[in-house]
Amino acid sequence: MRIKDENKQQRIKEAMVSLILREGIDGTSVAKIAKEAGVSPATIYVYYDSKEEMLAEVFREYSSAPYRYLMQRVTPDMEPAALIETIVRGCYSFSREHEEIFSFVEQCSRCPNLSEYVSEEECSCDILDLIHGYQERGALRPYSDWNMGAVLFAPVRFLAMNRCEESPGEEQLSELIRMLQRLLLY
Amino acid sequence: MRIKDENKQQRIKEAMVSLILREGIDGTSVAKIAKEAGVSPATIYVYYDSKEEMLAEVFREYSSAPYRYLMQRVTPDMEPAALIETIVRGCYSFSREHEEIFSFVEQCSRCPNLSEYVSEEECSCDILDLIHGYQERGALRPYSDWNMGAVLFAPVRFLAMNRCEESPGEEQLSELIRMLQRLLLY
Amino acid sequence: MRIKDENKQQRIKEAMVSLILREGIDGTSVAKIAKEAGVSPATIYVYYDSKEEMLAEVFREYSSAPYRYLMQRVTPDMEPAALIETIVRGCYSFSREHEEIFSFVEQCSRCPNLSEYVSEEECSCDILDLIHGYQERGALRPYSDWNMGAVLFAPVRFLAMNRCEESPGEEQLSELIRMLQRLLLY
Amino acid sequence: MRIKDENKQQRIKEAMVSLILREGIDGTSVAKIAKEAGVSPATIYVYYDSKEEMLAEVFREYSSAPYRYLMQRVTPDMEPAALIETIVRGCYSFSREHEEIFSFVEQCSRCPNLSEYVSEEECSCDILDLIHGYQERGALRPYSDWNMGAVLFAPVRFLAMNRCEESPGEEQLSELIRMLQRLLLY
DNA sequence: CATGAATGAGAATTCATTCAT
DNA sequence: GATGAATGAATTCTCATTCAT
Repeated sequence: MRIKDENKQQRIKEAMVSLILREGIDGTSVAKIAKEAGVSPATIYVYYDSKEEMLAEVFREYSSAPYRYLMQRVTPDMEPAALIETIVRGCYSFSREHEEIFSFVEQCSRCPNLSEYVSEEECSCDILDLIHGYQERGALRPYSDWNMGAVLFAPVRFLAMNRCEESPGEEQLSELIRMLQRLLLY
Repeated sequence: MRIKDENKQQRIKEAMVSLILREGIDGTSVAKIAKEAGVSPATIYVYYDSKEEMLAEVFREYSSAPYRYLMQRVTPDMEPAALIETIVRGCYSFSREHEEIFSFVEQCSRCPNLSEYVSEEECSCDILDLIHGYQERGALRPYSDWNMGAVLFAPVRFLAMNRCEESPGEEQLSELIRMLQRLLLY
Repeated sequence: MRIKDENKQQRIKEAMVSLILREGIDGTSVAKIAKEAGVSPATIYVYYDSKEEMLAEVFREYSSAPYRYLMQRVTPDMEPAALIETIVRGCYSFSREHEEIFSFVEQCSRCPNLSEYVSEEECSCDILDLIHGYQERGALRPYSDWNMGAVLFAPVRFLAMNRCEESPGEEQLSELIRMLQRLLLY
Repeated sequence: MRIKDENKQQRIKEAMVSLILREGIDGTSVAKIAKEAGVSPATIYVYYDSKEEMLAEVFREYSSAPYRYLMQRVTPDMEPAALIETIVRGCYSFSREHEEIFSFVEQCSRCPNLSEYVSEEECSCDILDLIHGYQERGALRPYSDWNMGAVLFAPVRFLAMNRCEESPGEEQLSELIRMLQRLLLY
């Protein structure tokens, strides 16, 4: 028998995510995904039971991608100010380097049928653990997890979403970093 | 006769927004909208040229709804601290009182085909004007519009999106308000 | 608006029944039915919610057709011998004149998912009522409904099903009639 | 190795027949059969050239099963009355003991594409030969083979098909036997 | 204005079958 | 012989839209 081609599944995922960036979830059909991935529509059903399950599974997988990306850039011995900067810049550069995944996750997390498959808090738990360390030794103010997440991730994503010609990018980003440092450091 | 028309269009809009909360944009068809609104599918085309245009038009209309809601609750002579509290609480209570519109706007603003019809900055310009007033007279720190918007609206929406049993709500909200007051007041 | 075309629904039914005679239930797709009826596949779903429901509904409608056919040929004042002859010949000629419906009903009544929609006894109740009359006045032997139905309808249908060149038809039929007369008359 | 093969083919046959009882011919796919038999879809094509041929072959094999079942229960020296009783009861108990095969054969024999692979008369020839013996020595009335088959098999199958709570079963069966004895004995 | 009927195009999914191992 | 992967073709059904009234 032929061996299951991991490469093929990867291509399917990438095709899906890429299409969803360009056309949105509801503009993305199984047929289009198959064509973009260079496989038959039927092949997709070898790997996933349904379109919905495919979305959910890939969403589950990718929803923690930005946090994994961050985790590779932060260390527990960074200066607190650098930590904040790294997080904010990391969030932003993730959204540029992995535009497709960023847009995919943003869309899925707003979609009522999909959002319940994934919880933000689970995805961000590693980075929050790290932040706890800082909080415990008095290097960051002891705000709750919810609000730490809310201020560290939401505004920068907001900028990433709404970026356009008029938004200078770098300047905004530096300002936001300074704001969060003032907010979270002693 | 005039009333009846307005009524019908209103019912169509509400049906659409309500369906989109429950089933997501791509689970919402013209036929379903028509059934939910109690009209014929053809009637929808009396008011809108296409489904896409309908979505865009309603999105355009509702995207400023949270800001209009806020504008009714703030006044230029509030204490700055109260202004911040009112904005944050307003954002949150809007998301509870108008769950459907909130979810609809969140979904649309992430959808590549729709998001370009509307710009956040236009929607929020009134409230930003008001904030400018405060900034000019030194009552709020002079951060850029982009970042004022980012920190005032994004985190509270983040809480509203991810609210669940474990998130106490009121406590989180008060904490967030205190954080923003510390950040934005002198 | 356009008016619902009864003629169209009739054509759909006939197309379906005709195809099922030629190709069997599992060789009959909605697309083929639509083509044969000269309508779009989508039109079929204006009249029926699903293929299964279409089959069930038409089955329900046609399953009593042979009995209605019989009822038009018998009268309560016939001689008992003539009654038996009329029933048997009626069954047979129905199977020739309405070959499609005959085959359709035979197929559906053997299909596990469909057979439960229709009960033989309900369909045959009129003719059995008439037979009761004969039985009560001692013109036919007082066998149970089930067995009256079993011997009056099953053997002739068996002949109709298995007819071929070697089966002479008329001779068999006359013999069967004589048999049933001997069996049921005093 | 030989045993394993036979085993596998047997399991395939049983899976198919069992599925067809539950879901009907058109609800039974090669994939489902394979899963139910615990083999790969490809394996089925080791034994059969196509789905149609598989159906035809198994139909051919099983269509004579009820007659073989009967032949094991009758002997040429039975009393004629007992012969009739044995045939009728045999038909009925076959339909209960081998529900799946019974339903399978009934469905196939009504299906236009399959019925031509098998002729009833061939299947029933052994039992008809035996009946000829009785007829020649004047123990059964000399009706034609077609009608002997028609009255001996069709009514009892009709009862077996339409059996339900309201049909008492045993009582009906005894009555039917008495009827046929009166009809066929001198 | 308002509509139910009608539809071509396309949706998701399944099918019978084949291929490479 | 036996298999899981792979697929082109076909399946059922839905879609956004238009038509005739």
